[in-house]
Amino acid sequence: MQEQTYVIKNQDSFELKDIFDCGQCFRWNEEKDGSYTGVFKENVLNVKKEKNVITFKGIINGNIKEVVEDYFDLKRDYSKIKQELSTIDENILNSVNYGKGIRILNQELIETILSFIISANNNIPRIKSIIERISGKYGKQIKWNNKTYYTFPTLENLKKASVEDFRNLGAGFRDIRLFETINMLSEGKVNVKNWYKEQDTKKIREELLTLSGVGPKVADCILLFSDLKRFDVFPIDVWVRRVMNELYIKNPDETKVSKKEIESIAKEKFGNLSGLAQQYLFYWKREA
DNA sequence: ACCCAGGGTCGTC
DNA sequence: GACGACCCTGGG
Repeated sequence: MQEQTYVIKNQDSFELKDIFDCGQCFRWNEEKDGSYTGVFKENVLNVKKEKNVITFKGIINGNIKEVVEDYFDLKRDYSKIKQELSTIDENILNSVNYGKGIRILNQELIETILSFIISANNNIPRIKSIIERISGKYGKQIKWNNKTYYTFPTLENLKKASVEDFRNLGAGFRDIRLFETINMLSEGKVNVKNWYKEQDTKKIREELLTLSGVGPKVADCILLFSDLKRFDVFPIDVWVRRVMNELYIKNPDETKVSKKEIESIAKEKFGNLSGLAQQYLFYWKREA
């Protein structure tokens, strides 16, 4: 395949660091020149921003404009969303100002499911390296600029991996969870295609929870960060618990803050924009 | 050297 | 519903 280029100007809500370092994705890396290169689906893409000009360049399976618009969620009006969130209170206003360049990517569903199973009780550098090794062994090779990249493997190829293979790739105790979920997905124990037609987020969530290694937090991340794109979820992890306690609950013993309490505050304050609010708050608290 | 925490989930009580 | 265990890695 040949290299393609696509340039856009004056795109609102588009800062490379905010998008790629806000914790939603694991396969993007910063280059020496400040641009980022990543692999998604069967694409290798480099994104560079200079002043108000964004240049996308890479090996793309399809039309680069369409691929970029879809993946970066370019048709959504983030300015409007941020404006709406900013009126809620001072805290969310501050977090939105901090992460004003965030966009939530439309990531491939299977990759998102397996990536967030790996994320459980894990840190981001290690999550990235595990995914990289799995892709290197079972993904498809793409060469570009004398470098070799590997796509996230298809279910078909992942079925070749045993529990022990995942352990050897550094997945740790998540090995069996990956193995079982891959089997469940490829045997059609859950019908993934129906999820895109389903209006009720809760129904998809229930099915996600039947997968091995998918609990409430991972399910919400999948709903928010995959191309299912549900904003009416609120993934609660250590950082969100921390920031919600600090801003709203103010319990001296943070570990005693119940999930229900956090959920009800989120729903009441952020409603159907909860997922986005969570992401701004998470990024703000974790970085600052 | 030692301890701790990291985008939690699972099995057991 | 609460509680501990869980693989591994980087940082204090």
